[in-house]
Amino acid sequence: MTEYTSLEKIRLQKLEELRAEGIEAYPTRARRTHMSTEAISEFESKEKNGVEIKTTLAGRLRASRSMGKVTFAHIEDGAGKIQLFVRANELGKERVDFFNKMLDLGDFIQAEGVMFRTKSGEVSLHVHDFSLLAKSISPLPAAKDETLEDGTVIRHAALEHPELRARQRYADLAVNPQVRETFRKRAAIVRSLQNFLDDQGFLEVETPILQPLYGGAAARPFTTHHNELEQDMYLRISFELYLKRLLVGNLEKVYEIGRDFRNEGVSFKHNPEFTQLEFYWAYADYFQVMELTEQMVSYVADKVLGTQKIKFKEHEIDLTPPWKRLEMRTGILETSGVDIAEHKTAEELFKAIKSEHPKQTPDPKATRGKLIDFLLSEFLEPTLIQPTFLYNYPRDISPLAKSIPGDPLTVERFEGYVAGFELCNAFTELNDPLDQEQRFIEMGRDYEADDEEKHPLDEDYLRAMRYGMPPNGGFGMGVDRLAMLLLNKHSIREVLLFPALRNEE
RNA sequence: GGGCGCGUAGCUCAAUGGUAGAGCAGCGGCCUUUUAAGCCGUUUGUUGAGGGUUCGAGCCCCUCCGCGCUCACCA
Repeated sequence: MTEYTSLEKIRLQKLEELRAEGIEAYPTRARRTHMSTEAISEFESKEKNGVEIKTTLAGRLRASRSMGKVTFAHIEDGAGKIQLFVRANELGKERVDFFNKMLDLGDFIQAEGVMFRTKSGEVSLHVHDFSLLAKSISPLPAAKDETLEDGTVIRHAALEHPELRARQRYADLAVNPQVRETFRKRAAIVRSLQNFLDDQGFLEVETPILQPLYGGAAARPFTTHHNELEQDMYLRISFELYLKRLLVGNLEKVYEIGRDFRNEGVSFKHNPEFTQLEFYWAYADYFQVMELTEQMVSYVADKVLGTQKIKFKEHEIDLTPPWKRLEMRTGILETSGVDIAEHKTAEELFKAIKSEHPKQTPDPKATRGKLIDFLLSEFLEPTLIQPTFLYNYPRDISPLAKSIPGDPLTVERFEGYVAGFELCNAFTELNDPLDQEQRFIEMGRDYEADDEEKHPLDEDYLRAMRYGMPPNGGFGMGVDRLAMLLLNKHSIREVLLFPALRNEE
C-alpha cells in the first residue's frame, strides 16, 4: 500500500471534491494553440498595432500568487514559462477561488484568453477560461526562482540531492530546466556525430548486443541465458569484432552508436552501461583516423555549442584542429624521467620506475604494458589538458592493433586526451588472421585459467578474417564522456537520464 | 570491494548529550497589476533502519541500508 504524506492526503481530498462536483481531474483531451514563447513573441511583434491575440496555453502550474480577487500564476510548457492573470472580473469570484484552492503547484492546466502586458511589464495571458488537465498528487520538490534586476535567476530550495535527482529523474527534470537542457544537448551531440559520419560516407549499422561470445575490450561481461537455445549469452563489451566482420563483407566505412555493458566498478566516469561510438574505415591508418577525430569533435562542439573553445572545470580548452601529437615514449620520458624504450622487459622497467620514483608502488607482477599504463596514468595523463593525441602504444596491451613496421614491441595506436581524461582510443587495425590468432593465444596466457578477464577465443572472427580484411583504421569513443566534456559536467550521472543505482531498501 | 564523509519536515538547511527548529511549500484569513508578492494566524517529524551506552541520544558506540568523495578494476 502506498503511504501518503499529509500534503498528498490534502490533494487526494481535493480530488474527491472535484469528483463530487463532476469535474474530471484527468480529462482525455487537451487543447493548445501556442507554446508560451510563441504567444509572447507574437504579442510583442503586434503589440504596437493593438491587435488582439487569442491563445490557449497548456502547461504545468509552477507558481501562484493570490491577491484575493486577482491571481498571478506561472505555467511552464516545453518552451518556457508564462504568466497567467486570473481575475474575478472575467471569471467571477467563484472561479478565482477554485483556481486558488483546488489547483496545486505541479498540476497540468490549460488556459485560454488574450495576451497583454502587466503594469510591471511582463507579457502575460489574461485568462478568460481555464481547466484542469491532470492533477498532481505528490508535490514536486519545491523550488522558487528569484529574478534579479540584471536578469539573473536564482533558484531557492531547488532539488539538489544527487541521489534523489538521479533516482527520481522525472522530478529532477520537472523542476530543473537546466537538466532538460543538458539532455537536449546530449541528443544534439549524438545527432551531430551521426551527421558528421554520414557526410563522410560512413554507414550506420546495428550489431548484436546479445552475443554468444564477448570480445574487443578487456572487461568483465554481464552474463545471461537464452532458454530456448539453451545457451549462455553475454551483453556486448564492445562492437569491434562485429564491425570488423563487416569490413570483410566489403562495407568499407561503418559506424555504430550504441550501448556497451561492462561488469565493472561504478565511478564518476563509469556506468555499467554506457554509450559508445565506434567506426572502422577501410584503407585508412591511425594517422588518418587522428585527423578525422579532431575534425569530428570540433564539428560537434561547433554544432552544439557554437564554439570550439570550451570550459571544463577550471580549464579553458580549445578543440580547434590540429590537436597536439605526442609520442607516448616522449610524453612518459618528459613527465616521469623513465624511457620505456630503454627497458624492454617488465622486470627492467619495474626497476627503472622504482629507482626513479622510490615512493611509487607499481604492481611487481604487472606486464610491461601494464607498467607503461601505470606511468601514463600516474605522470602523463594529468598534464594532458589541451586536446592531445598520444600515440604508439605497447603491443601487449593492444591485442587488436597492428605493429609498427620494424618495431615489434609497439603498435600503431593512439588515445585522445582532453582535460586530463581519455576521450577516445583508436588504432591501425590488425588484419592478419594468423597474427591475430597468435595474439589471442598470447593474451590468454597472460591470465590465470580462472581469471575473469580471460577472454574466449572468437573462432568465427578468425574465420571471417581469413577471407581477407582490408587494412583499416578503427576508432572508439565514450559518448557519455564527450557529453561530459562538452557540457562541463563532472560526473557521468549528470549526462545519463537513468544512471545505475543500487536498489532502494 | 577498501578508505573518508553524509543521511533531520515535501524542498533547502539549523539544533554543547538536556523540551526537535527556520525559510519556502501546505492549511485558515486579508488583499483587483503581483512576480522568492506582502501581512496575520497555523499544521507538519519513526531525526535512513535496528541495537547499545546514559537519568537523558539527532548528537557517543555497534550493525545494516542508501548516497557522495576517493582508491582499485575499467572507458
